[in-house]
Amino acid sequence: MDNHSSDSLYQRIYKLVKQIPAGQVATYGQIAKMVGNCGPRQVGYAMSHTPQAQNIPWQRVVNSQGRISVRKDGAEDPRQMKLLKQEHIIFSKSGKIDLVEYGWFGPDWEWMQQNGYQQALPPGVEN
DNA sequence: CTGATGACGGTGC
DNA sequence: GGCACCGCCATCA
Repeated sequence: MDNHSSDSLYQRIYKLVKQIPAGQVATYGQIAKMVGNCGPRQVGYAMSHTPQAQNIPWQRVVNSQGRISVRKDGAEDPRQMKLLKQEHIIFSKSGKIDLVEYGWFGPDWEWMQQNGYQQALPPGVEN
């Protein structure tokens, strides 16, 4: 344990994203804070490079508005919403996920501490 | 080394 | 609610 210092930033991001349970979502900014305040863009970059072999639930990371972020070509990946709906996540008419209802605020906080992550709540969620 | 890029976020209008 | 900027920072050419 505690080998996070030998993990690359992306490996730390992947390890964390794998902790998000089905039916819940985290934001890029939230993940960024958890791994130690790296830029949210790095999280997005990491998600665009997810190794298939590691089976990372990349679909559970959305932007701060609770929306699926568009790719560089200006379009969403249609697989993302499909996968999230399969996990019983409901989208509003305008295509947004309610972060207060579905946002992940780290029920497994002990695990995060042991692995060197910091706490971070989804936008709009208070203690 | 330097500059460009990007699955972001916050602010301001 | 939407849109335009600007700051961000690891990677990459």
